[in-house]
Amino acid sequence: MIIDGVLKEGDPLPSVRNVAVEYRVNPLTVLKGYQQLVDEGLVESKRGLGMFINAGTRNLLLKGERQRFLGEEWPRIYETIQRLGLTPEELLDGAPRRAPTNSASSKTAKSNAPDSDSEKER
Amino acid sequence: MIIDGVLKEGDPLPSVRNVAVEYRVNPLTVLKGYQQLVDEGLVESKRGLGMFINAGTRNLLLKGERQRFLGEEWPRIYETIQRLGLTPEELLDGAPRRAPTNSASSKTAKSNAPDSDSEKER
DNA sequence: AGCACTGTTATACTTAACTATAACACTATA
DNA sequence: TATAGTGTTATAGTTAAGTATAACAGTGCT
Repeated sequence: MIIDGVLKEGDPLPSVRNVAVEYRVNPLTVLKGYQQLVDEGLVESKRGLGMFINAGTRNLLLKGERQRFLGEEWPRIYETIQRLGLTPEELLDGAPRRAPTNSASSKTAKSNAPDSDSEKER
Repeated sequence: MIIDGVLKEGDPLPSVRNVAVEYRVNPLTVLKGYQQLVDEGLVESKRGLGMFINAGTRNLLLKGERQRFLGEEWPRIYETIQRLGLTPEELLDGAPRRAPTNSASSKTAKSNAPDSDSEKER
């Protein structure tokens, strides 16, 4: 949600108890997850108020996740694709479409540019 | 290994105890995994002899894994790729190379066509 | 002051997966 | 027949993750 810009920096994360209810999960479990974000310095916890997304978090997440994905996940995925002999066509078929044919997709927009700063440094 | 043709149909799987030692894992754990293959009808167990790969197993595996991958894994992976804004170039960079430039790759061959029957039905 | 939200801590319990050990059952082969 | 390989079963222990309950601690608003 942070990467997608649904949650912006400075915003509070959905409360521990709310998430617990929504996903039918123990509040402790949610807390533990949130604490990891605190430990990574991505989020700040304010007792009585909520947990707030730090400035710069989106870019850190983006960079970190990109690195993790390309370094750890993708190699195995690529290997699997080869092993199964899957073609680009097959892969692009079963993929969720963003826009039908499109040329300039902007209509559900407005503040549809959750970039503010950076986006090109990596 | 079955899909890759390292193990051919009719061959025995590496013995439960051997695998357990090689991967530093409890024999029971290996057995349980092997039993799943038996339950799926891919492998036959012969007490005192070993567990043998049934005929047709490679194709069943190929079909099954293709379906599972395209139906369950790939959609999430594709979504992640979009979310992270990864480009085809970035993806193809971190990927293991099969052959340098190649045009017709056959040299480490001989019985390098573990196809026998089918390969095109899906 | 009281209430309704936040995060946090403590204690004990449940569960699934895996481990450790040992024995049993079967087959081929020297 | 002995031996060294196979798969299989039984029993008990370990571990990590999640659960259940309850209470504690802080903030803002009426």
